[in-house]
Amino acid sequence: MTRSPAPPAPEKHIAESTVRRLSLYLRVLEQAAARGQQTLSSDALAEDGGTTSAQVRKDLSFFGSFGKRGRGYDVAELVSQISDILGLGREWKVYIVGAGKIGAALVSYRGFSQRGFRVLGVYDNNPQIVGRMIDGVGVRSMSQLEHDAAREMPDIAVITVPAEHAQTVAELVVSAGIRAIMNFAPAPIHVPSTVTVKSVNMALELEGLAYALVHRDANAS
Amino acid sequence: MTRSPAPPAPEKHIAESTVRRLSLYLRVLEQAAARGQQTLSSDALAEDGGTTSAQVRKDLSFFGSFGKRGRGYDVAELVSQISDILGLGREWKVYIVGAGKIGAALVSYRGFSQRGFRVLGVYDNNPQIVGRMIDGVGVRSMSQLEHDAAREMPDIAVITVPAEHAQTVAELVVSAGIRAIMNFAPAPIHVPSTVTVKSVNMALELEGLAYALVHRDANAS
DNA sequence: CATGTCTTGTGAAGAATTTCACAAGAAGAG
DNA sequence: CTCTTCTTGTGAAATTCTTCACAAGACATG
Repeated sequence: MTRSPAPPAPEKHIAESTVRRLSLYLRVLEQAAARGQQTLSSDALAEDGGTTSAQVRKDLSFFGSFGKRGRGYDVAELVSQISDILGLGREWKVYIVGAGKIGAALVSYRGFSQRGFRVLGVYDNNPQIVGRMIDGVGVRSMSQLEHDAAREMPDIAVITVPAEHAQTVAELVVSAGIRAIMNFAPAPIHVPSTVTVKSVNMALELEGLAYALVHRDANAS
Repeated sequence: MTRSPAPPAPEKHIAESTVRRLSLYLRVLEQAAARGQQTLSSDALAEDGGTTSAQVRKDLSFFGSFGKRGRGYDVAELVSQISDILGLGREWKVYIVGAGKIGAALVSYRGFSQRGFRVLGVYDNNPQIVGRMIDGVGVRSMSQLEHDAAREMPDIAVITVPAEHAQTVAELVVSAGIRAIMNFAPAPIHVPSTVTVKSVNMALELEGLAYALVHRDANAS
């Protein structure tokens, strides 16, 4: 296979929902590849991704035209294209801030390493646990974070501290030069607009389920 | 305070994004209440919720009219109204399926119990850990799930098993009569449309960050 | 009681996203 | 080479979601 010229950059703004779906398609494609499938149609991709074939084609069309009419998409090639689009061709350095139960669980989360996200360090304020190892990764003192970051240049910080410390920690992380934050604390954080934040709020998701249960208006998924 | 007649039921379909924001407003309101604030304007609510005042008013207007012109919203009353809307007036019984690191971390997650989500049991296949206690909750054998569910009538299952078992577990949980699933496994699950599923896919969120870093087009949050 | 300030609730406008529907390309069969 | 079958890529239409903008209500003050 010739190395593709990799044109994954539209200057148009792409909806977050589209990016999410691309991640999903990537998973479906990898599963298909594991089953030995050579090629996949937008219909098949939609089926497993929980959307429609038109949506699949539209999503991909923002970035180029990757299929063959009458045949569908070449699985291996589309995997490579979507990986490029999502920026998964390289290793991303991650700090996890907060060595509580969730922070510790995330250190070992296979999904991260599988995708090239490497956890360099876990930070915590509690002197009792600083210095310990969690699944091969050392727990470092929060006071070291800025200093370490200057050397290691991490790309992403995962914040897993209690809600009341989330904002302080976010500011620390931003002033350490980190430009992307994944926030697990159940509190919104405010950062300069040059920093990208994604929040994962588990209580909020559960509340969404409670709402659906109370107002059961047949939603599928 | 007179017990409100609780009219939190529009027959119109409400967007998921609206429900999410209601959860957020609830948090902001609780913080305001903790600070002793009596009343809050849609502007103040929007500020902390990361949205606009028009959006706040529109969101609330789907369910009724809770504010006072010129004054804003009564904090205590709006907390109670939104809680009703979201179905948080009662206790929700939760099973966690999969006693790995993430499952175990979720058992102790304060955000759940704070909102009336009570974890009745944690299920796992591994006989080595069945019978142990995790933060006061017993680990039970997966083979017991259907039987236990018939008695305990849980409302929600949180699936925290590896991706390759997610579908099987989802089917088990559905046939046990559970109608709402929160899926932490990094794999889509297919269930009948009478069952509501929310997926939290951490790798996918990280990929969204990677995309933002690669295509840095100043997004705030 | 009249006046001024503030903030809601909401139609209407605007923007964004999804779905439709079909022309056009690709491959195999005859 | 022609015909049939299949499936993409994409403008246009439809739908959904957000923002605008303003009339109307509520309170305080004099």
